[in-house]
Amino acid sequence: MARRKEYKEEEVIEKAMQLFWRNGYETTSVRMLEKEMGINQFSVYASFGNKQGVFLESIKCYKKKAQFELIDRLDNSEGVEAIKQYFHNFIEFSKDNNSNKGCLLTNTVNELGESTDTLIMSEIVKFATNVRESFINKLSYDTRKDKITIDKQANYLMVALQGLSVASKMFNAAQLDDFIEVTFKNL
Amino acid sequence: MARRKEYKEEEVIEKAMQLFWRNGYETTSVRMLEKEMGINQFSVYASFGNKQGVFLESIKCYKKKAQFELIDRLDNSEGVEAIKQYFHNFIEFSKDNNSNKGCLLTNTVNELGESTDTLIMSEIVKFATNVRESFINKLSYDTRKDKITIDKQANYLMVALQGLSVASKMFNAAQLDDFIEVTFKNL
DNA sequence: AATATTACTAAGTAATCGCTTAGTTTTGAT
DNA sequence: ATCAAAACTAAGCGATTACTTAGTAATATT
Repeated sequence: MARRKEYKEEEVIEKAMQLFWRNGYETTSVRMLEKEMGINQFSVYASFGNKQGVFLESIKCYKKKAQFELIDRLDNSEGVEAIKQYFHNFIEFSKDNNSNKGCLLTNTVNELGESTDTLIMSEIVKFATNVRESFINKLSYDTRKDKITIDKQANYLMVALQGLSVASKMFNAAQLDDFIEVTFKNL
Repeated sequence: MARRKEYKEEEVIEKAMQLFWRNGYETTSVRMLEKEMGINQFSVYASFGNKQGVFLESIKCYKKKAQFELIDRLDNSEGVEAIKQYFHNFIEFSKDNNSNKGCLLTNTVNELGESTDTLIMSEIVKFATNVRESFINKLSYDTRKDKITIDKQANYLMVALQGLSVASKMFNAAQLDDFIEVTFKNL
C-alpha cells in the first residue's frame, strides 16, 4: 500500500554512531547527521523521533559492537591476563587513524554529566555493570582472593579503564603500555 | 582621560571559570557567561576578545587555583604518600555539592579533542608536564628505584589521575577510595 | 487504472548561537 | 567648562540550531 524505505535503519545508525563517537553529542548537528547517514532530515525524524533518539540508538549500536569485539573475547579467555588483554584490545578498538576516540559511553558521561538523559544513562550503566561482572568473573579464577578483595580490585579496574579511555586521547602508545603494565602488576 | 571599568577582570574570570568547569566549553553560551560574570556582552568582548579568549583566561585561572590548592601542597610533602594524598585532595578539589566536576583541563581535552585551540592546549600540556615532574620528584625519594622505573610509574600515575577525574563523575566515594588504595599498591 | 498510504524533497519555522554596533555615560586632561 | 577616550546599555547582525511542514513520488491493494 505504501512506498518502501530506501535505507535500512541499522545501517544508517552505524554511521550516526561513528559520527557521535568522533565528535560528541553537542558538536554533532542534525545537518551533519543527515549528511553522514545519507538520508534527509525528514527521514531522520521519521525513524528516530529526534536527535536524542538517534543518539540513544547510536549508544545501543556501540554497545553491540563493543560486546562483540571486546566482551565476548574477554568471556572466552581466562584469568587476570584476559582483562589485561581487554585493556589492550580497547585501545585498538577506539583507534581512529592516528588518534584515539576513547569510549563513546565514557565520552558521553564526561560531556553531558548529570544532564544525561535517563534512558541513555540507563543503557550506559547497564553496560558498565556488565563489564564489571566480567572482570569479577575473571578475577575469581584466583581462588586465593576473597570476595572483598575481588570487589575492590573490580572497582579499581573500572576506574582504570575510564582513565585509559580519556588518556588514550592525549598520551602516546608507550605511555599507555606503561600504564597497563603497572596497572596489572599486583593483581 | 577615560571612564573606569566597573569590574576587575580576574574577579569576573573566576566566575567564568566556574561556569566552564560545571558545564564544559560548548554548552556554556556567551549569554550565560555575561549573566554569571555580571557584565554586559560588550565588556566580555572588550576584555577578552571572544569566547575562546574567555576560556583561555579561565584555563589560566584554573591552573593558578590548582597550583595553589594541589601542587604547592604536594611539593611541601615527601614520598609516594604525598602523591596518594594529592589524589585524595583532587577529589575534594573537584567536588561540587553532591557530584564531582572532574578536572577542567581533562574535561576540555576530552570534550574538544584534537580541535582544541593550540594556545589552550599548550597551557594544558604545560600543566600536565608540571604535575608529572612533581610526581617524578616524589617517586625519586625511594633511591632503590632506577630512572626507567620512575618514568614508567610517572606515566602510570598520570593516566590514573585522568581516570580519577572522569570516574569521580560517575562512581561513589568508596569506589574511588578503592581505586586510590589499589593504585598505590603497585608502587 | 484508481486509491490510500507511506517516503521522499526542499523550503521554512522560531530560537539561539557568537559577535557587533549605534548611542549614551563616565572619566581625566586640558 | 570642554573635549577626547574609554566603558557602558541595548538592540540587532547573519549564521546555525533542532525541528516541521507543504507538496510530490512511489508502492501494495482494490
